[in-house]
Amino acid sequence: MVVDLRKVAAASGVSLSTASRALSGSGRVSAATRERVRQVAEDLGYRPNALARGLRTNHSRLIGLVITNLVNASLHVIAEVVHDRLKASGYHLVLCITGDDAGEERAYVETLRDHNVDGVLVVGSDDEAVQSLRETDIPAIHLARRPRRPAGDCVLGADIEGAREATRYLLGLSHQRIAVVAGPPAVTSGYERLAGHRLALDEAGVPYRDDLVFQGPLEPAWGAEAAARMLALPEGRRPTAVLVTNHEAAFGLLPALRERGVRIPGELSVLCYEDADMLRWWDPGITVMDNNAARMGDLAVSLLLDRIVANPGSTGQTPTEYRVGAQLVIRQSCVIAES
Amino acid sequence: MVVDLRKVAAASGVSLSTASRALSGSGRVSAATRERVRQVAEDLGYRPNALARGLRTNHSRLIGLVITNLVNASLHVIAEVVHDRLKASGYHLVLCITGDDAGEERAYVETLRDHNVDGVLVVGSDDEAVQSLRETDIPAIHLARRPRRPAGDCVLGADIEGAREATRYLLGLSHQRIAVVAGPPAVTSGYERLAGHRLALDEAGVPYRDDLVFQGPLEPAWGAEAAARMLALPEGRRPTAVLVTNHEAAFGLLPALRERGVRIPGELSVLCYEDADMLRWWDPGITVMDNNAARMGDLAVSLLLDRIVANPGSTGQTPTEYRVGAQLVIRQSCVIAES
DNA sequence: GCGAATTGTGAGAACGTTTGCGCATCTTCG
DNA sequence: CGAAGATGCGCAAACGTTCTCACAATTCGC
Repeated sequence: MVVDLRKVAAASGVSLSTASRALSGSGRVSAATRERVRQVAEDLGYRPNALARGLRTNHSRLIGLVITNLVNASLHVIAEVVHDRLKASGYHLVLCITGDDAGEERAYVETLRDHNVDGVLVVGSDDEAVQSLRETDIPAIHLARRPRRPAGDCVLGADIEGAREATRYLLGLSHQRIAVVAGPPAVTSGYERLAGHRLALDEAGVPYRDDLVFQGPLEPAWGAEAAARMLALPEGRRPTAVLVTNHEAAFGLLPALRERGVRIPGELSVLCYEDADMLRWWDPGITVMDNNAARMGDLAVSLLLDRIVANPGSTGQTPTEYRVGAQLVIRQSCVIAES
Repeated sequence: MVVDLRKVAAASGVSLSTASRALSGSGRVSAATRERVRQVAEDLGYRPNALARGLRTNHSRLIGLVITNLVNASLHVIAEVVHDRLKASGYHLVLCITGDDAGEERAYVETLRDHNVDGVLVVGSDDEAVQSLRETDIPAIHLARRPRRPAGDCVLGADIEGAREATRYLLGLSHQRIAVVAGPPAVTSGYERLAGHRLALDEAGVPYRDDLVFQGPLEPAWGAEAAARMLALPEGRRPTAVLVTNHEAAFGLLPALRERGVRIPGELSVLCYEDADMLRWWDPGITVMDNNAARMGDLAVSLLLDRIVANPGSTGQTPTEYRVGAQLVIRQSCVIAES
């Protein structure tokens, strides 16, 4: 037995419209009736129908989160932070996992539109998908990845600066031959982290060597492969340190190194971009450049909510780009190179 | 510029209702008009408004997932599986993270009702929360945890049987003193895993010793604490194996053991209930009793969808309880006890 | 104490669908 | 060939809100 506004109105001896005004708080109602209606509504356990309200007002208090997956450590942190922040503002989260499939991403964005979501957060890269958002004036924020043609502000990691600082740290420990396990150049964060690394090398006047850069898909398997390859280098050209540009690759690299009996940090210093539970608990604890995923999620929600409440017609402006700084967390996996 | 059904109807020179019927497929429309309307709808990029449809038909094609958190490894696996299965059936997921707070849980269930979700999956334990679901005939399935008074079928792990088998395995390796890091008795899975352990001991005629049972909150901190306490036992009463009843506790226990220089499995065999990335990559690889979280999520979705399409008035029957079997995954952390 | 401004309330239209009902038109068969 | 059934279509009501408008009742200014 579901009680609607009409019943509340009837029970408080008032018209439908006054009942609505009394509860919504907007519009002119006498204090007395307002209180009475409120009381009746509570007694009857009235709950406004979100669909009807959404249909009328054109906003659903739902926010779509389009995300590639949930298993990746940074991503479920982001999902949880986003959820919590939205909840605090009275919004709810519709979760859309795309598996990095552009088709899925597009389909999801359409469905979210169908459901009249008030805004969308996108962790993904497909360009076409977000295009339809621009058209409909649904505010969108890009998170962690930047499409070539964004539909809204982008919240990204300060990847260049972070990788630069990471490499500086290793250089400061007298490492000269630093390997890099890097992502494919297509993904901006992968490209930028490598660029930052190179920048630091250039500053220090240390030569950039192609044979120390292992560029491939950032998955455990590739991390393991990279480990094998760098150990196969001849004695004098083998790296004394390695910068792994994401934690998935590290998940493969570290066990591979251990299997081969490589001592960390004695024989090889390891620094990983992005933190993860496993890196903290590894033996030895892995020094990381934390990309602050939680802060990125937080900022993205703030921007989205601003856009929603503030100016509905604000799309079309060139979106601004925010960079959340990374942070070096020193553990035990990096040590001064033996000269 | 959003195009609604009226525009489609006008453009195809047909009334609103025929347009609706043509697209929905139900009702009598001539093949010719149907095709024409379909074509026009596609050309115009018509997308039905989910809110309006939901308001009319009373179903939203949204499913609520009420879950305690996402950080726990089993849980984000469940979330992802559930999402994928629902997507395949044309449903979308509204994610509600409760942080194990009964109040939040209740609030969420109410909000989901407001949004006319077609069903709810609950990973949580609050009894009152789900009560309101019974009243409204919204199908609900409980997942991983069983409340005292469930609102629908429960999909649980076969915890007694799993723990029994795990302990049997350790007994088979000639361990006589097996420690258990167990959860609080209030949570059924915690209680049952301990019970299964005890069952196996009884079968084998091995005495159950209170001082080997470390019951507390299943968090890393408690795992570490348990490690400290079991090592503090006098020589002859120290365990030769330990059964950790969830992976969170293991995250604390394992580093604590390593810090103290305990060799695994030489000095202590370790078996953990529930699998996790970190346990696979630990050195040595930790033997686990995998609770098959993914299969639980899968089953729960199947049951929920059945309930939705089949019989709307089927609540009120005593809910049935499904048990998904656990599976022993042998790695390197358990070895025959020295006698 | 009278017109003007202010305040409280209700009637009713919208939001975009789905669907029951009735009316034509077309087939079918004795 | 006429009645009965099938078929294709449109009208209009409903789903549960919000919100504009109009009207009555009250207060205010001079």
